[in-house]
Amino acid sequence: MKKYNHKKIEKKWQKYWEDNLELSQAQENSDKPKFYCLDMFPYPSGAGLHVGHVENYTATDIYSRFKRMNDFNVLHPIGWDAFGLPAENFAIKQGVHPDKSTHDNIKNFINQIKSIGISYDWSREIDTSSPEYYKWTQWFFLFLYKNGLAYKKKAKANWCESCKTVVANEQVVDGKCERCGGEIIQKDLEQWFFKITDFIEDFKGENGKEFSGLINGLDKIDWPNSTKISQKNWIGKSEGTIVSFEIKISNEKSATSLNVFTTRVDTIFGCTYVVLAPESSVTSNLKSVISNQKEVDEYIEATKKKTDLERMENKEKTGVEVKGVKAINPFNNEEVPIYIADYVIGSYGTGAVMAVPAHDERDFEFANNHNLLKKGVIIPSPIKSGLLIGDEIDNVNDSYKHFDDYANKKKDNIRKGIEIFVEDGTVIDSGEYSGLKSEEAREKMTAWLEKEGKGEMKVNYRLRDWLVSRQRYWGAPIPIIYCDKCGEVAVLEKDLPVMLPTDVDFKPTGESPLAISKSFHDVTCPLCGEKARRESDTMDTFVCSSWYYLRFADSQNKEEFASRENLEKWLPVDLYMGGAEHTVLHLLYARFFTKVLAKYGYINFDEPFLKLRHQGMIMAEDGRKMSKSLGNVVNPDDVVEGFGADALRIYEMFMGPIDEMKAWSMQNVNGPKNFLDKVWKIFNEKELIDCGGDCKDIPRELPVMLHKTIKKVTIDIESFNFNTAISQMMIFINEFGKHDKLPKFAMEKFLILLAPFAPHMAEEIWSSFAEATADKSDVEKYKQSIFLQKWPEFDEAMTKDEEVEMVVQVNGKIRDRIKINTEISEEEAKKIALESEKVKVYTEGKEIRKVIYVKGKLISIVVG
RNA sequence: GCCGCGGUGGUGAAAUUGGUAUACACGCCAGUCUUAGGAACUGGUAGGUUUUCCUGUGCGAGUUCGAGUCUCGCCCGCGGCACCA
Repeated sequence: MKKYNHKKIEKKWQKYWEDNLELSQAQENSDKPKFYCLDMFPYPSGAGLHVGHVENYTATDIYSRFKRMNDFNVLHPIGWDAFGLPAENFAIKQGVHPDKSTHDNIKNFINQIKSIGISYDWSREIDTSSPEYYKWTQWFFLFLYKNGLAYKKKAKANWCESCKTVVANEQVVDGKCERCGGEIIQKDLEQWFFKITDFIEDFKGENGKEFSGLINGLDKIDWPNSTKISQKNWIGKSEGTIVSFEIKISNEKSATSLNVFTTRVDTIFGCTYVVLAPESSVTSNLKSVISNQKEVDEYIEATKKKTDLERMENKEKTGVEVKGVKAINPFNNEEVPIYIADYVIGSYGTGAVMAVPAHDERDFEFANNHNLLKKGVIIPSPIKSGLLIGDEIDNVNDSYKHFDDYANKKKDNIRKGIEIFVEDGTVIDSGEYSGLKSEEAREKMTAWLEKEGKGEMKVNYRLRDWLVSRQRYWGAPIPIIYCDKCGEVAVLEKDLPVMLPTDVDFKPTGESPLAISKSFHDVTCPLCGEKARRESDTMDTFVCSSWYYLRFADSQNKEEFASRENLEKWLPVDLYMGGAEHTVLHLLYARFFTKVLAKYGYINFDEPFLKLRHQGMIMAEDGRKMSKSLGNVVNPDDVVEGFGADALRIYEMFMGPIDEMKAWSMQNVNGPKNFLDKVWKIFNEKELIDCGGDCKDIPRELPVMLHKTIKKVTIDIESFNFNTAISQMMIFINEFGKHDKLPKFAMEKFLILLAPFAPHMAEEIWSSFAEATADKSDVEKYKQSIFLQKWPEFDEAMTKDEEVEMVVQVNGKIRDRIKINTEISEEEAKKIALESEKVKVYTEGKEIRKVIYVKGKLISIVVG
């Protein structure tokens, strides 16, 4: 027998597939239903393909091949997320232009992907760093801009005073510039934003159609629950109340007031002070009346120097009182002091909060540091985790009475602010609201505020607009021109793409590298023709990846990002797979882009990815993350070399559930390798007999095994349980390997099942049938690729064994196992069980109370 | 801290509505073949008892004829978010 030479055979079929592209291409004209199966396109890093890529691409490759064999017109494309910081950093370090290093890396990725037999439609390959692609990224920018969804606004950035430039967060060390050691401050700078916050809630399209927003859309798509929850948390919707506190200046009520946002208005009678964020404009409006202006200013200045990161890291809650003014609680007219503290975030809510130290951990901490009053107004509701409070105790079991003292003490501690209580409960010491449950109190208090004109219900979101401008070279230039006369002007569509200049020094000076290129920077205004300058920032790479799945529908189109016809034909994506690290950013941005297009009538769906799955991370053999510095990285090339591509594919699928984290084991690769060797051996050594339709000579277990296997493999691929599909194929081979003569039809069907997992070996064996077959009419069939075969169907009746083992339990313990015919009646089964000698030992002389029968599985006898 | 996911042999892991726990594979042990190494093949492989049972799915309760699976309370590990009022 010739040994399976994986190197030679895999090369052979990879060449065959390249010569026969129609096997993997989506068909332009077809009556078959479409299926769009997409992988998150990779960033072509210098490190090459990672085993995690292999896991992702193999899973969807199996699925795509399976779908094609089930008569779907499958679109399974690939491309390159080529812009990005790493290429630029590599360029700076090695002096190689990012364009060159990126394209070298892409070549390497292509070779590696082809070496594991992934059936991509290469005719639709895209590269986000090519002008043909980023022309449309720029078009999207203009599209958003024209619809008021892209805008420029001042935003905080790290500014180095001596370099006169912005630096990235990573370039700030201990509040100083990494390069010059100069002081870094937070400075408001003009930045570009996309208005993603417009699409949080459901919206109407221009044509009047209703679409789901970023929150509700999640309910109608098949995504991992954890991913949906992450997105919801990121959006961070919270419903609360805005309360207006009047400001009292040196004992006079003033016309000014300040608004706070709270989700716990039920605690407002416990408010003992109010806190403003340092960014708040309230203090600047009160300048003339603040008696400690200098102290306040110093605190604000000190805050400005801190980065957001430092502000959060600071564990001590600092702040200063704004003296000379007081805030008046609208509910009880109490005057409370006003503080300014950096634990309050300026950009969220109103940038001011009412502090209730008895019921909020942060306020509690701050109050302790500054010796402020604490006043508890919420106590645990009567029964909570066995803790009983107040009058109710008398109505409950006497044995609980000893809790009384404890409960009263707790209640007292909360009231005095000695103990903090942050949950909902019952309101006390709050005038007419006392005795209400937190939730009722919130409703009634908010209603009162609205009636008095002193507040309102308000929904706030954590999600901010998306800051898309980057002061970097290796990205798509933002297509905007600044003219002294006309101001901000959009580049005309006919002038797209705004080419990324190749002649600039891409090394970072802190400023946008593009600003240095005169040929790029100096232009004439498209409106008035006067001298003007280009925007020199580039776009965040996430912008490129927010729409690439649309481009695949029509990747060569020169007139549009994709034709409506092709979008309609292929979108939305039916199955999307990629790493869980993209649960928030990429997936949220892509959904945003889809919703914008839906709103303006370009597409008629509002969710881009109907079904999403993540592959679990593959760890190194030592259980740690694979990393260059630890030297524990497994290179897929080495595995292909040593074991073969098919063995690598099956190993990665056999490791465990696709979405779980798993550790690599070089030793365990032997399993799939042995399995494939066994398959090869059986097809080469055993006699395959053509037994026509009835196959009378063949023991029934063989066709039963075949049908069981077809069923299991089919269902398991459909549900992404590749590991158990493979173990079923192993069981099949173990069983068939015991016989010398094997029915050819069964082995052929098995080979078709195996083909998506081990495409090279399957093609090789399939093609070998062409010579071996006795029936000359079959020769043509075997000369074709196995992937043109139809996926086998199973006969449910043939998946059932004739005899099964029935378990007999007595009082829940197994006492006998009896072989029975599957089809016998319940009466017969019970009779057989009760007559068993082993069972009689336990039932003799006892009353049989109950006999439970589970068809084909077990009898449970209950005796007294 | 909050949210999510998980905990089953020496290892990776299986297990429809609750219904035979440990399928499949790795590793290990023994045997066959071989000059030998390796490969291949056959058998064994949860623990305790020894030929018949008992105990076993992180820990402790509960529901049930029956719990890895359901309920409650803990412990541990991993991932994400983290001063969002």
